[in-house]
Amino acid sequence: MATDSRRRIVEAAVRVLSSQGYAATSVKDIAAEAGVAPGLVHYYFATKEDLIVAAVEYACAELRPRVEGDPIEFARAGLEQAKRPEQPFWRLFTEMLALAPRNQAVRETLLRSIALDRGYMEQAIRAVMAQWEGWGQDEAPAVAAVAWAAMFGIWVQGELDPGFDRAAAIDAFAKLTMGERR
Amino acid sequence: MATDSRRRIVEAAVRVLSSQGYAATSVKDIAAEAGVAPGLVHYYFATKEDLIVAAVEYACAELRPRVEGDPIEFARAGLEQAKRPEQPFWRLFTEMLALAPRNQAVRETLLRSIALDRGYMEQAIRAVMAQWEGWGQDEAPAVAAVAWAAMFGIWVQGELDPGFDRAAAIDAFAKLTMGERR
Amino acid sequence: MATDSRRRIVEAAVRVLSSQGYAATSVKDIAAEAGVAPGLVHYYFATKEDLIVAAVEYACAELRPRVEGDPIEFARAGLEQAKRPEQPFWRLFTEMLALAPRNQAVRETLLRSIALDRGYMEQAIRAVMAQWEGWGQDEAPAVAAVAWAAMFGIWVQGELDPGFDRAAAIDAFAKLTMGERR
Amino acid sequence: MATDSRRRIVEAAVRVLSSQGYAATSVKDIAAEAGVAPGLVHYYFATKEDLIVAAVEYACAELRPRVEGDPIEFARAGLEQAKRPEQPFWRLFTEMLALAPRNQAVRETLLRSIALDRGYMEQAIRAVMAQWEGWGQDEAPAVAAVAWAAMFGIWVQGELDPGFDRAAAIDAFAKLTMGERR
DNA sequence: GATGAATGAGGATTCATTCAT
DNA sequence: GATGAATGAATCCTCATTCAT
Repeated sequence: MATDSRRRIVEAAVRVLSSQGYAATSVKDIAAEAGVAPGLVHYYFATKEDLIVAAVEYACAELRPRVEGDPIEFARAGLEQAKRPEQPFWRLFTEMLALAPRNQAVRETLLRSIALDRGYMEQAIRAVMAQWEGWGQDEAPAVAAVAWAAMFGIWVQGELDPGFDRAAAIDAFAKLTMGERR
Repeated sequence: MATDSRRRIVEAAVRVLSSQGYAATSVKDIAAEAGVAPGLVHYYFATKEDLIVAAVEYACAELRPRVEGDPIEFARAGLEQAKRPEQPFWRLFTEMLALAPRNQAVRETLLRSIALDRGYMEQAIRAVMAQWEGWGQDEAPAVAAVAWAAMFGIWVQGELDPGFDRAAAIDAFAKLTMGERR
Repeated sequence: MATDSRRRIVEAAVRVLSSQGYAATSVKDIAAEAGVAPGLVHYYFATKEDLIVAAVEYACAELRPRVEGDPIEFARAGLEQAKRPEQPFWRLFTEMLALAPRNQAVRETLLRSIALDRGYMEQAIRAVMAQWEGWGQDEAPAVAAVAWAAMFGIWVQGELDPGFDRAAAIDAFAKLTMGERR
Repeated sequence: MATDSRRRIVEAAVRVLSSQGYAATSVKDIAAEAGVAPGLVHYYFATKEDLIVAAVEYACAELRPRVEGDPIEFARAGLEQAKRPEQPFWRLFTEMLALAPRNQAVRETLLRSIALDRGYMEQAIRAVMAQWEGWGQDEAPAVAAVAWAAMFGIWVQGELDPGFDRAAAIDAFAKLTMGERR
């Protein structure tokens, strides 16, 4: 299958990058994981960097938690999901974060993914915010940025420290933002 | 001369790693930046990994913003500082984050640094919390974790997106946590 | 082409190791002698040690003087051959002898080669021994070991000393063992 | 002590070379074994090769089994001694054998040592030979060369094969040469 | 005499990339 | 499309040697 091999390579890249990290991943590793010859990787991708970019794009399109429906309901579901340890998307995101400063395509892809997430969050925040005193809708984007920041930062702490209590941190964040306020 | 070279190598490593990233940094690069022969790096550090660990430890000891005095005052100062774009410590922290899953020493060093920061934050939070209804002091660690998460997550967004408004996000976070509440 | 390169590398290794010795032989030297790029050596052999082992095995299989036919006739032919100075197999054998204590594969390969040689010699010795008084067939292995020892030891002396008279030593050994005895 | 250090270095070189082999021995290793700084080695010996030569000379002068007295008695004692597994001199001799083709000083030192040994053996052989029919005293040097060859070759086989029966081989050799003959 | 920091050439090995099949 | 042999530059690391102290 023509494009089948291409996809297998990209998916293999996501898996290998997630588990070994960029610095320790060779094109040969990815080819082996995909079950193809090393040469075929360069048939589809001119350089290793191109492959990495494709992998990040794939991950942002396929692995990122997707949601629909009522914003607040979505927000609550997202918070619950964030308490779970297995987050393949965040795994790769962290690996790619170190690449972003020197690779525009990676940077922009990550950025688009963040923007999308913040957009979802913003909707939920606007709904909650309506009941807050002293807050205007124009502050919603900034609060969404804080929300995204908290989610990522909590994930990082949990990743570094097996003893970290993600659930407590997320609950505290939820209480800070969604709790009553006057 | 003796230990002077060693320190110059470590400091050079911090600089080069911060700007080029781990994957693109060679021992030779670091030696050149330090102004010593490549062989000398391995005189002081058995492996590249050992040097990286030393660099992370150095950065966590020397580069991390240090603070003292009144917790709340410190907190306000920290928030202001976080608005500025140049954060050498966060730079290296992000690079090392991708190494942490596969390097225990790096992971533990980063973790210690986070724990220290959260400790400072917790003091400020306890002070503020006293005036909050419906919150107990036992929730302070979780809120401190959220605060650290927000600071790091905001920095990341600013790093990826030159147009990101760090100040707005930080102000929003401050308002969320330090604003009045009843 | 495929396996052809592999063999050329092994043969080149035998040549270079024989003439330069292990300590002075680099992988690059072997690649140059084989007429291939340095990287290709590691395509076929994971480590330099693996290549050396392959070279020793090749030498033991291809370079060692092979013989067939009447044992006594073979023995006489072998003795004559040992008088000649050019002995590519012994050359490599001596080089590898220094490696054997620290490399099991080398050690076992050399050992197998010695065992084979002693086996041939033993046949000749059994035939001669039949006419000896006071000797039993069960002593044949020990005498074969002595014969192998003498052949190697004589070669070594000739190798160290250009003035050494190998022929005289070999004739003396032949007289000791194959001369009449009563 | 001035020359004390020098000797400690040479003795350390003999030990390290014997156990690690030439290729795996660095000047630093030897300095460490001798308990001196690496720089001091080059105060006494211009190059590593010079040190190796000194080590071989020392070993040939100090480690080689020395003997005196009645030739035949000496020969018997030598044969008995050769049955024992621990032969520090042969150990180093084998290591140096691989160096000899490319190092004249090593070659000549080894050669002198062999010549000395053969000289001892020759005396014993002449004594025994007097009772042999069909042998002339002028054949004594060749027989001594065979004797040396057998001793070394037997040692080599025992070194390569833990299961090798050195005693049986040496007894067989003794019977071949010192047994009755008419 | 003695130290050990410093040098830099050279070693084994890895790996992105190319290309004939 | 697909293979995998082949390339060669670059990497980490070792080590004999030098030299200021």
